[in-house]
Amino acid sequence: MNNTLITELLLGLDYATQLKFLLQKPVDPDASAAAKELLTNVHRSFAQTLSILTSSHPAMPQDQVAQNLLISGEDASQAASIDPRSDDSTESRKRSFPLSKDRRGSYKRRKTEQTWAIVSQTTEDNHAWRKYGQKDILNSQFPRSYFRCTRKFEQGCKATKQVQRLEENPDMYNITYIGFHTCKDTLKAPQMVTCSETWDSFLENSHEDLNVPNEQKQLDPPVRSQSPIVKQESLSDETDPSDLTDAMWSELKDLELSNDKPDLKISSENTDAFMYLLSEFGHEF
DNA sequence: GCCATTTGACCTGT
DNA sequence: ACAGGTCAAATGGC
Repeated sequence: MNNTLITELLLGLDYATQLKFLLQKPVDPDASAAAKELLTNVHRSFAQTLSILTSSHPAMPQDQVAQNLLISGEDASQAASIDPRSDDSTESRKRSFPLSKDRRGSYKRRKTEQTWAIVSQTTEDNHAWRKYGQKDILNSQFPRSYFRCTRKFEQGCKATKQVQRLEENPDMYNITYIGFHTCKDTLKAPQMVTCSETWDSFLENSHEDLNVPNEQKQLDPPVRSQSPIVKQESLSDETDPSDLTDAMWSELKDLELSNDKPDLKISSENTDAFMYLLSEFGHEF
């Protein structure tokens, strides 16, 4: 990612952060006007970012560009390939207990949950995840890992995510989120960018010092040194899209990207996911 | 001992 | 039938 892009994203993040704090204050006319302006800036910044993405990747098809920030209400499962891998019946370790005893209960595979995918340098976000599975994917050299929210059983949170390294760039992760968090469990990112930190100082350090996910050790052999992840079970200042005032919300729904790439606009039907992304990944860039 | 991860089995959608 | 998603016993780390 080039510096212009990062700068633009950081700018957008800055606006979003200011907006977040503004919305936490009691309503007053001045704050409302400022929020409006900040919202415009956030919109402009993300539009500019996408514009840069599309212009700097002329060979990249639109849908591929969109995959960097893909929001979808449909099933995100990938199409099956024609080339079937030879079935490996080499089961070196067999279960010690009888197979007939191992009848698992039936379960419903979610199909209608809203999904969206991002490509990120880190798998870390401000939520606690628990890995529940890993699969080798056809024609992919990297396995796909499956995570669920740690609060799934405590609070019935349905959020899950799938993480897979990119074939073309193993340092990057393709992360597919399925369903929104309904729990109140967030983690404080170790290197959260705050308003007090200048973008310049962040830019100088960001490329090597981005927080290393605690899941990384589960995916593939680690390539970087681990930094400690401090789990914080409750964080009171989580930005919940539902916290937005109705006026702001309806205004947000009217927003469309102003560039000339209609395929990339974030439609009102995806605003929920868009705002969710803002709240989830604002600290990441 | 508790909790998270690993991993083969099982289940579902196509 | 197959690929991918989920389950849950085994395992390991603290």
